[in-house]
Amino acid sequence: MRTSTELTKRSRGRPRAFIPSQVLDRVRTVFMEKGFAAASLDELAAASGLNRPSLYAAFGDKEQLYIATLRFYGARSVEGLEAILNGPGTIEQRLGKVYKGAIDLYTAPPHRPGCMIVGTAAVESPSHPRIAAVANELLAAIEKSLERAFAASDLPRKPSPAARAHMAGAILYAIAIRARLGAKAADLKAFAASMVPTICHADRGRPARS
Amino acid sequence: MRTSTELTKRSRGRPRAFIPSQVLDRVRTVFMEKGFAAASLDELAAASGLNRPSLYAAFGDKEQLYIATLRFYGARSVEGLEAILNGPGTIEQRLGKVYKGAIDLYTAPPHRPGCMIVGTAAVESPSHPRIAAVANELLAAIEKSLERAFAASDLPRKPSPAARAHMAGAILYAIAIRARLGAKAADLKAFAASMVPTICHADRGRPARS
DNA sequence: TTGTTTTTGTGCGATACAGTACAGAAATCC
DNA sequence: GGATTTCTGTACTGTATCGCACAAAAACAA
Repeated sequence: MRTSTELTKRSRGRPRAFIPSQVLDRVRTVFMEKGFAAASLDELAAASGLNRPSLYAAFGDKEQLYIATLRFYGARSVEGLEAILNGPGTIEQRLGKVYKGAIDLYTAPPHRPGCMIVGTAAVESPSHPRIAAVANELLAAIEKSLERAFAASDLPRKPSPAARAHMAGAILYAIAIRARLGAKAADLKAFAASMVPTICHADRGRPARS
Repeated sequence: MRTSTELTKRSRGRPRAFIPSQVLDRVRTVFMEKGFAAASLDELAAASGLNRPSLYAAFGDKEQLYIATLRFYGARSVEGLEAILNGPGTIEQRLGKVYKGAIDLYTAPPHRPGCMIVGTAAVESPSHPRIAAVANELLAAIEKSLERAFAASDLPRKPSPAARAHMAGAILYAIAIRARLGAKAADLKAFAASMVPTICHADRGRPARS
């Protein structure tokens, strides 16, 4: 269960026949399609290529496996988010890129999975407080990233960076829900594009430079 | 399975010992706490007060029972929404009431269930297209109600009523998600209150009368 | 009262599922 | 090379779950 980060020196016994991050990535597709409760360990094992006892030995029970997957997914998402937000362009352009990228992921065939946090973790929240805690951490990290980007921009301080981040996050979550329910990518992109100036207002007219 | 709407004349055999709408209401609490997949028929039967064969006879299998419950929930929600939107007050005040009412429901103890559509139906969407279809119908009905209210208001036509409705809906869904993940009612209300003027902008200053 | 219809509730069967034991395999350490 | 450690994969156990069969009960019809 120790998080074997790539550079473990080769630790005593028989080596693993799998790469943990790859397993989490494959398992993620099952969790995102079916959700936590409906995903069976047989499906998870089949998708990951290894069998149940190896899964248990490596990650623990289903909840722990789900949490590891969620953390992995969340870390990659925050990474991608920050890569865009720290990149070039006005704040409007970067926020637009964030939404475009998210929508492409959320509406990816074949399952249009939406966001793992909003689409599958939220439902377990009342029954699985540990899942809820991780989901909250991740949403907080997402909004922190957004907040930092707004704070570093030259937008007026009137709606605070935190308030803008809340709003931008809310729009992101709503998009994730609608994607999972089957909304067309083009519609979501049009909606997102219409929301970017509102979030960054520069109220009525053309956006200000950032 | 015929939707015995209150005024069935007394139809031949042994009468039912339950009121279908009451059963749906009790079953709803279980579905909203656990979600569709994790709710077992034993729990559903126990909560409803009747036993499994009676549930099957009355509503069909678990998916059909869930869909009946979702429709019932959705109809009541849209009803409540329209009652507020058709009531007195400016459009800002009415929208504020909508959010306040929704947040009270979403954060109700003991489970902080959020919205049944966003919080439990969405996750089943890839695996259960019939559930997804109903969920989409209901979200469309909600946004239609909002759109009508915006169209009937004296807000500028510049962001179209449909665009405002999409935005208002998105905020509502985001609130539902955050409620299910444990956000405090007060925080959600503050967020909602901050969003109302944005949705209705009358942009910067005081709201216009409606 | 006798027959008919519908609901109730106990109980059953078959399956699926989560989690584990155990023997064999593949590597390192000495 | 032998001992040790760790992983793999088959097989297993107990439980939970869904969905239904069937007899008893409660109403109406004649």
